[in-house]
Amino acid sequence: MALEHALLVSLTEREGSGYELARRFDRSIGYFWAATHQQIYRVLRRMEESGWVTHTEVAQDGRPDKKVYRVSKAGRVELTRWLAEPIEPTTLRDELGVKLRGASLGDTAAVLREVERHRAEHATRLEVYRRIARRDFPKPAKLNGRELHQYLVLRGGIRAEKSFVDWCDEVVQALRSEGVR
Amino acid sequence: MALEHALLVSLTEREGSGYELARRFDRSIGYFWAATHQQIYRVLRRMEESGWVTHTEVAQDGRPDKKVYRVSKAGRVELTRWLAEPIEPTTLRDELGVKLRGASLGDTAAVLREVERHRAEHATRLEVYRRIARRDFPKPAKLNGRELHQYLVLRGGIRAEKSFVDWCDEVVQALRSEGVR
DNA sequence: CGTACCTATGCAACTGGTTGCACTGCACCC
DNA sequence: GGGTGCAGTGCAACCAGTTGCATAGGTACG
Repeated sequence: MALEHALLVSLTEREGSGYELARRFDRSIGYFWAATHQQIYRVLRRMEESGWVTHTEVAQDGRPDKKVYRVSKAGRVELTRWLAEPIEPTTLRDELGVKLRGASLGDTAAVLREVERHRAEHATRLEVYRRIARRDFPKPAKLNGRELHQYLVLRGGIRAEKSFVDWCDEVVQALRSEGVR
Repeated sequence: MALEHALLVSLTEREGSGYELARRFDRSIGYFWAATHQQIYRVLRRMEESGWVTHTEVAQDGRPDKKVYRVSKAGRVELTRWLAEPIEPTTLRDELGVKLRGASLGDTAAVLREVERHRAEHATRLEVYRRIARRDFPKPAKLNGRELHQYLVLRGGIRAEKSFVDWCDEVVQALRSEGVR
């Protein structure tokens, strides 16, 4: 149940509408927990039922009204509770590994192309993350508190993407030298 | 829909019962796609409805009967089809990042302990994977075909765990030097 | 002798997340 | 004038995966 808590974190930092949260998630927390707007709207409603957040309707001109959510006392209590609670370490989950594992049962060359495609995609993400790091945290050694934590989360994203790209390179090289084209 | 195909890969290599597949998944493909026995039983039934596998009931003495599944012609066709098809690159999904991101809103020291706990868990997995690599693939440079692909999948697991452990170390160090205990 | 764990399968209920679609209105580009 | 895209919320249906439980005989340990 991390989405609830990811939203609590995000809303504690700054109140916002479902739509805005969805946009924020594309960056930042989204490196570790992606979510669609549907999911976010639904969860926000559930959170309101639980009393963790409240909303106020805000009229805008030229745009549809929005519901701005804000964390309640109970929400802050819940967030601290969750933060202190242990969670299960995650296991990797990537279809590409399954494909590679079955490569010899089909068109190995097609799997190789797929690995290259994923490599490109992850390399792009890596570049995006690195650019954000340079732009938003030019002096990482001086950070502390919330900013430091944000930076470290970004570092996690960078490390994960880097490691995936390196793995793809290893795979491509190994398949190539086996004669796959 | 990778579980179906993971099972097809596994069953193509060797026929087996749901239970056996669950055991096999604990190693090997499980590094990239974990599954519980419930999930496997259910999916096997669905796959049989689709005509991808057939089963024969096998009586055993001293143990319950088992249903041994085997891939059909249609199953092999489906597997090759899927192998040639592109899939979406995955995004990271780890609650720990969410917690870290929210650390300053609760007990940062507790989050630090949690990171250390996850570090230990992932380090253990890393050791397990490395041991398997040494035992099953002592001469990786000489591999090709299915064995090479198996090895590369394992390498992916190793890289992912290594990168996670390193990240945890970075986080622990950073939090420590900010004074968190 | 009881407890606990292994092999083996399965149902039922639930939770979490995705996909497709609908509606409104403005801004921008060709 | 038409298409695209953004801002904003939402329903309904679906798919995937988890959790708890049940059953049943076997082995191993203290």
